[in-house]
Amino acid sequence: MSNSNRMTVREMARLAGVSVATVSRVFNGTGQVSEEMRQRVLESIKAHGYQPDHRGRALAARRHNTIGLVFPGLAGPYFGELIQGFELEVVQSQAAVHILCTHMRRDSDEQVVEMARRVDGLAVLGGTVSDDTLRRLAGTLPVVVLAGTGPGAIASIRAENHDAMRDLTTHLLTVHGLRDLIFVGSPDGSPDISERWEGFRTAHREACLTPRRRPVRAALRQEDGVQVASQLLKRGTLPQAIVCANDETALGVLVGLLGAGVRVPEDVVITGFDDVQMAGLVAPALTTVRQPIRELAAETARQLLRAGSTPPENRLLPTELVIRRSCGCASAGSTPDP
Amino acid sequence: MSNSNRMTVREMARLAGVSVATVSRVFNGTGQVSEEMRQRVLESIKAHGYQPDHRGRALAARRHNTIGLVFPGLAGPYFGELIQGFELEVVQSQAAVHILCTHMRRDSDEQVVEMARRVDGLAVLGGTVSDDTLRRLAGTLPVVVLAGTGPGAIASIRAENHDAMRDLTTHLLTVHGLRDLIFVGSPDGSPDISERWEGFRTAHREACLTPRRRPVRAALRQEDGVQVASQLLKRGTLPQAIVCANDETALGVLVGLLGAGVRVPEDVVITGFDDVQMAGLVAPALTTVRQPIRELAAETARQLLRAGSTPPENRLLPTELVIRRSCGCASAGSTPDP
DNA sequence: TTGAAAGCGCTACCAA
DNA sequence: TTGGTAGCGCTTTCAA
Repeated sequence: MSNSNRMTVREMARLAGVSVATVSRVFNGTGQVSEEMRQRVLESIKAHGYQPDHRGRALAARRHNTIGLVFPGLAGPYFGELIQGFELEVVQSQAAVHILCTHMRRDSDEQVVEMARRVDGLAVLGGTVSDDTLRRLAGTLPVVVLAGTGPGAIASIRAENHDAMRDLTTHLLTVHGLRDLIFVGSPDGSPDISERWEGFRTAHREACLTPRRRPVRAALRQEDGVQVASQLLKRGTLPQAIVCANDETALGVLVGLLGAGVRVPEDVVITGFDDVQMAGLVAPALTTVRQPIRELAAETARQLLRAGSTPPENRLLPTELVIRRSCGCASAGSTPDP
Repeated sequence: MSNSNRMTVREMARLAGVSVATVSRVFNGTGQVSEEMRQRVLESIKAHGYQPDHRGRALAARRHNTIGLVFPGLAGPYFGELIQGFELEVVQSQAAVHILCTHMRRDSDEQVVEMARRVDGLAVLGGTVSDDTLRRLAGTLPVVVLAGTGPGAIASIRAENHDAMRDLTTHLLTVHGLRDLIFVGSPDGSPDISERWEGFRTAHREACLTPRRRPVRAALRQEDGVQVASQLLKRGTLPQAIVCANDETALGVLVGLLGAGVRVPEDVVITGFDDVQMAGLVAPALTTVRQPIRELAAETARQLLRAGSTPPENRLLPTELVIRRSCGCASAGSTPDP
C-alpha cells in the first residue's frame, strides 16, 4: 500500500507516462481511450493507489457529491429507519450524507440555507423548514419534502395519512362501537400529524359524530406518551379510546396505563401509527397503520440523486391498516418476527 | 436579495473596486486591512450577498470543514442523543456533519475509508470499525473513538462502565440479597457492553459468587428486550434479576414481562444502563446507571474540531448509579420531569 | 486517440 | 496596507 496522501493526477500521470487528461478519462470512464492505454493507466492507478481528491473534483465538476437531510431532531425508531433508508441509498451511489437537526432552533432556516450551499440536493422533513425558505432553496437546488408537501412545484414524498387514519377511526367507531375517542398529537407540529388529525375528524363526520375533544397535544416520543397517560389518570376518567398520532406515543401511553393497572383494551382502547417493530411485540399488540418508512426515505434519496433528469414528482405511498389486539379485536394480523 | 449564485470573489472584487485578495482578507478577517477599506468591502459584500464557495475554499485551504460520524445504525434514544449532541457542537463551529451507518454491512470498513477522504476528522463508535482500519485512518486524519478505545495512541472518549455495572450488581447481590442474576447483552458487540459484562462478573467475584449463566445475547433495541422476555417466559423459570446491558433492552424486557402478568420487582428485578428519559417514567421506574451521552458526543466533536492543536486524549467520563423501584428499592432518586 | 492548457473559486505568498 | 499572481487537484475543451 503506497501512501495515497499526496498522490495527485499530475503525479499519477507522470508515473503512468501519460497526460493528466488521460488519467482523468480513464478513471472516470469518460471520453475515448484506446484499450491498451486504458489498461496501462488502470494498472498504474491500482499500483499506486491513486484516488482523486474530492475537493478538486467538486470544484471542477461543480458538484458536491453530497446530499443533505434535514429533520427536526431524532430519537426513536421512526427517524432511525428514515436515516438508515436514506443513507443506504445515498452511499450506494458514491455520494455522502450531510445531516442537520433543526431541533427547535430559532435560526434553523439560516442553517438550512447554509447547508444548501454544500450539497447537490436537499431532503427536508415536512414541517421543519418554512415554506418561504423552501421556495427560495428550490430555486437553487433540487429539494424534496419528505413526509409532507412543499409550496408550489416542489417535489414531495409522503405516506397516505388521512384515509388510513379515517379507516382506523371508523373501525373503532363502527366495529367496536366506541364513542368517546381522543386524539393524541399536535396537528400543527407536522403535516403528517395534521393529516392524521383530519382523518380522525373525517371519520367522526362520516359517522355523524363530533369528536368530543380537541387533540391532546404531545410531542412524538415515547416519554411524551407516558406523560399523557399520567395526565389522563389524574383527570380521573378515561376516554374509551386513545388514538395516538404515532406508535411511539401510543407505546408510551400503553406503558403508562398498564403500569397504573389499567387494562387494555378492556378498560381503554389504544391505537398507534407507523407500525414500528415494538408495535407488534407489546402486549396487547398495537393496532396501528403501517407506513413504509425506509422506502419513503430511499425513494427520496433516489429522486434527489437523479434530480434534473426527471421533473419533480409528488408521490404518495400507500399505507395499510394493521388490526391487532389493542383496539379490542381478537388477535389478528400479528407480525411474527424471528 | 441579489442572486448569490454566480457571485465569485473576482466578481465581488470588481464590484467593490478592490482586489480579490482584499475581499478574501476582509471576509476571513485575516491579514492587515485598513478600517476604511474593511468597511467598504464589508458593505459591498453584504449588498451583493456574497458568500464564498465551499469547494473553492476547501481546495485552497486543504480542508473540508466537515466532520464524520460513524455508527452502527440507529434507532432509539441513545443514538438520537449521540447524534444531536455531536451535530449541535459541529454546526456551531460552522462545520458540517457527514454520517455513515455501518449497519452490519460487510464492506463498511471500505466505506469508512472512503468517507475519511471527505472529512477533516472522524468520530467512530466503538466496535464499528476494525482496529486495523482505525490505525490506518489515524495516520491520515484525526480520529476519536466514541464509547470505546482504539488501538495505540488513538484518542477516545467513553463513559465509565465497569465500575458502575459492578456497583449496580453489587447492590443487587448485597442490599437485595439476590443470587440468581442473568446479564442480557452481547459483550462482543461493543466495548461498552463488554465492560459492563466484566463489571457484572467482577461484582460476583468480589462477593465470592459465580454468575450462574453466560450472558443472554441480545441486540440493544427495545424489541430485542421483548424477545428476551418471551424466551425467558417460555423456559418456565425466571431468574431473580435481569441485568440488562442498556435501558432500551431493559424496557423491552419490562414491557414483555409486565404484559405477561409478571410483577416487577416482586417476581423479578430488572435493571438497565444509560438512564434514558423513559427509564424514570415507566412503572416501576428503572434502576439504572446514568451516562452523559450528549456530553460524550459533544466532547468528541470538540476534540475533533480543535484536533492538531492538542495531543490525542483518552477521556473517561463519570457515570452515576441511579436507584429506582425496579430493583426492589422503595422509590428513591426518581427523576421528575416537567 | 492523446496531450496541452484553461479554468473551477478560493487563499496566501510576494512585491509594490 | 494593497494588489498581482501562483497554485490547490481536477475536468474538459481544443488542437494536434
